[in-house]
Amino acid sequence: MSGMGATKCPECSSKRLIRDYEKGELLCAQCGLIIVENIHDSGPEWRAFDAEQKEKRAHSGAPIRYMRPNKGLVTEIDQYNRDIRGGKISPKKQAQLYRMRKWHKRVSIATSMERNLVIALAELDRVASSLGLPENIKESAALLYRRAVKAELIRGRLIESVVAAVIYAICRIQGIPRTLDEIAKASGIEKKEIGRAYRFIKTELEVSVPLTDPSQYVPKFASALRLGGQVQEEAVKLIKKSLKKGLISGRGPTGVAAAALYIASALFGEKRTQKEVADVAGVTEVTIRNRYRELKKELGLKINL
DNA sequence: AAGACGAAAGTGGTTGA
DNA sequence: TCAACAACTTTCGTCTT
Repeated sequence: MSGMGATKCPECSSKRLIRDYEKGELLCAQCGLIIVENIHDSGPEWRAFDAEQKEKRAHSGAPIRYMRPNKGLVTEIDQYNRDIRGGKISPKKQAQLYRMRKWHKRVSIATSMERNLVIALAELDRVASSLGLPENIKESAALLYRRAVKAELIRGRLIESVVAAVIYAICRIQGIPRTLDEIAKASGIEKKEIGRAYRFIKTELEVSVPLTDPSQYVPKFASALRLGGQVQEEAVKLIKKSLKKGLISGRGPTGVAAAALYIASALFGEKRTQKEVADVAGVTEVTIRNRYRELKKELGLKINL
């Protein structure tokens, strides 16, 4: 992924690239992808500028000159009803100008939405594939993303973080959970950022996401540890039981799944160490021990490791 | 020597005034 | 906006196998 000196679009491979010196951008004439050129530091980072994105967090240091708010409209048809020399314009002309402005605005909003979608859907596809997610997940995620765009929730946010957030939400809804860590790794966006976008979308679009059942992680972890079906079943049973006892709430689902697997593996003589389990589950041994202790006490397990 | 255990202090996010 | 809080991590000393 290179920004500088690109000769073709990384997305659609078109060689028709347009340079916009004023903004310091290089963009693809084919799909509208913007390959950021010449922007301060931090290597492989794409970013879409469109007319909407006025306020952007200062990434580092001094304010950036590249983004001039609303360039197209303001510079071409300004708000003062004067001609070039500063003379007044007739009311008739004024009305015409007003309509022009109105349409200009509508059109540029429409196109910026399209561009946004093109970029976002490509990104969605990339991330979803690298996470090995099925087609229907992509579809649902794309749908949710469209809703987010329509509701104008993308403002001031990286497209990529919204895409990641949408994927995260859909995975949970569909019961194919991916941890924030996994998605962060696949998308190259920080966990924190994704979480923020996720929460925002969730409340703004009133999407209800069920809390993750730890047993959904069991098959994944188990296969990473090469544990058999018996062990998995036992682990799921343990989780079900502790769910009933209400001692899962507030606990991280991965930690619970890990502890259940740890116990189950020992039960069936296929013992894995705490460290092994901890590594595949993405938690620490301490967490496993804590969950393990809770399960053991509350379920009255008498088995020693 | 490796694994398990648990105490204590630190971290980042949520919540409620 | 700030402080309290819970879950989890890091680190470390000790015990067990």
